[in-house]
Amino acid sequence: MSRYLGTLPSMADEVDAIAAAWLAERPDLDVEPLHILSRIARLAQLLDSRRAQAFAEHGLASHEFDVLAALRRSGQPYERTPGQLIEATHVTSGTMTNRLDRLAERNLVVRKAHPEDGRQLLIRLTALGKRRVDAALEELLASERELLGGLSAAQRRSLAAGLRRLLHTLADR
Amino acid sequence: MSRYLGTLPSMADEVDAIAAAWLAERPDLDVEPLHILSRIARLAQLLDSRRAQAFAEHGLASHEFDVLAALRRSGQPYERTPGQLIEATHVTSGTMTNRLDRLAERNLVVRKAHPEDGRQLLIRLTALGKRRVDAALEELLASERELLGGLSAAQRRSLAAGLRRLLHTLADR
DNA sequence: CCAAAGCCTCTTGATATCAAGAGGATATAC
DNA sequence: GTATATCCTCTTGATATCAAGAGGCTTTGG
Repeated sequence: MSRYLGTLPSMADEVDAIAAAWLAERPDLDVEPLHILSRIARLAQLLDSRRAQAFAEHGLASHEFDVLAALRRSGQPYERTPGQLIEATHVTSGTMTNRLDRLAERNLVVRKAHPEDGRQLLIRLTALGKRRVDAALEELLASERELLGGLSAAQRRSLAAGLRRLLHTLADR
Repeated sequence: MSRYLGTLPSMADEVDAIAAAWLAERPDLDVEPLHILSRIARLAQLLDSRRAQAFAEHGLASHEFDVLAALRRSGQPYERTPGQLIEATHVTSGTMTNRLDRLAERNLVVRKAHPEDGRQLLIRLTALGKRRVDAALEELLASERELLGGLSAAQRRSLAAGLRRLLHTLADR
């Protein structure tokens, strides 16, 4: 495990402990992948709860933010079909129907008929929804920027580049 | 966004598209954190389904693997209390009770009385559970090693180091 | 004009999860 | 010794999610 800690002293974390335990029990296996991929999984868990906290201050759950954000960043007139939202958020149709029901109840989105295709709907972000999602995004970015403060600009760029390459590999199946 | 793509041509991914869309709609905000943290979130989603697939070949769900793996890497005699498993897997007591019920039904673990503290139980990995978790781990590592093949050894080390630093910051609240 | 195919929304049934708290056992303090 | 606090397991009720499929609408092609 020591080669993963770098040449300068660097704190061991939870994943180092797990990798060390596996090494003791299964010295025949190379657990190097865990150093990257288990760390990503664990980081995502912690990030999720941090995001939930930031969004909660603006009355949104993370999964609600995801839908509102997809509408918001699509630009004027802030309308998308459920199918487009499904694609943007990677959930199933049943999940999206449920999310849209709740958001519509709270007047954060409205459903309207699609002018060109009667099979589709258009989901429009309301003015209230726009205010909420804008405020939530600002809160999120402030919280996350603080979290990244421990890394230099070069480290952040290098990290983003490595993750992009990984995402590219993984998203291409 | 171009500064995040590096000096050499590098494929843009889903997160680049999201960041570019936010930049167009909210040019007043600095969305740099998304390049690292949203990428981690998205990678974790994709990794989850990849892990689920690897484990499914050995009859395990990811959340079941987590419990069995904690027992397995604790070493002989492969026993932990439910509280220790809760700490290792970061779930609530209700979730752990439920998981242990299912694992015990399938003879992957057994519950026994704690010899020193009547309030506690000991959860022991069965021989069947050990075989399953060992095979699942090997499958996981093979799948993940393949995924990391696109990165050089230096890139992998740098990525692990950046993630470690981030995890350390985040885990310390 | 009708039939078939395709696309979209919504329902159903099952599962995992959490928050909150009940209940029982042990340890601690006086 | 007794009362209190603490720890641990399990239950309860609510929510989000998915897989599978039903049902409706439009388009396409004879």
